Amino acid sequence: MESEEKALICPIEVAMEHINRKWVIQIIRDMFFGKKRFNEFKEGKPNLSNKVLSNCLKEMEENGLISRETNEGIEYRLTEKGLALNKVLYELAMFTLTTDINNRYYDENDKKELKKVFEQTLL
Amino acid sequence: MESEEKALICPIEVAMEHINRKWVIQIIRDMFFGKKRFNEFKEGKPNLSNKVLSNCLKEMEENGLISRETNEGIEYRLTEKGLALNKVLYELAMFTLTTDINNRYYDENDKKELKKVFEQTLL
DNA sequence: CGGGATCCGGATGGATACTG
DNA sequence: CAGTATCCATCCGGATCCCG
Repeated sequence: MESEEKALICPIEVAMEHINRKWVIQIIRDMFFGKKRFNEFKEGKPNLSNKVLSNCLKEMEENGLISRETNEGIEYRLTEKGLALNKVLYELAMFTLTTDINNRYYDENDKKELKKVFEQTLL
Repeated sequence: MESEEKALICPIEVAMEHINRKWVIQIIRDMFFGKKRFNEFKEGKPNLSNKVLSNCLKEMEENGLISRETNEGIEYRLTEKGLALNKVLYELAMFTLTTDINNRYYDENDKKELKKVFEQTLL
């Protein structure tokens, strides 16, 4: 008797469907660093238009990563599911820091500093 | 005296620029599972056309994630940098498995199995 | 087997202006 | 402040055919 093949969806793909869209990861990171409001997310992202940000936040809410609450205006916060991305973000940062062996992006001091910051913020 | 602000690129963004293109992560995963050849990468991806795969592999090579070698045909393999993505992939999988609390994608048994597989393959 | 060349369509992103 | 409403550009994926 042949064993039945169960065609399982790859969990890596499922995860990527949550974060694959442009800006999503940066917004999540911003939220880990305390940002909550629409206009805060636009800071430092000159190419992020209102429409794109709006759509992005909507999709993130549909995917259960963030919640939208009214509190002296609108506030976004990470859900449990969104918070569970902390380790993904951490490993993304570590990937860059450990593979930048020629100090193309950072000198050794910056790397140390950045590691500390991401450890404290994400772990 | 004011402290000079050094505008560092966020390492999370740098990492995302490597992997946020469609198919990249799935190809990397395939390579961790032993696939090496053009046509192997197409298996199970009916929507992946030759052109897109070709471009994708090219970009991954430019980004230093994979190398292209001739060995009874063409073989692709992960570089040190590509291999360093193992923890990112692992955390992506764990994210899905641990946040699927309603067993929408997997039952408890599948989760156990998948965790074992990814641990053994990626760590 | 490992692609390249072309063509096409839809999704996505971005700029700008406006609104409750 | 937190978006909508348009409009536009383009990128990108995908299909198909072809090639050494």
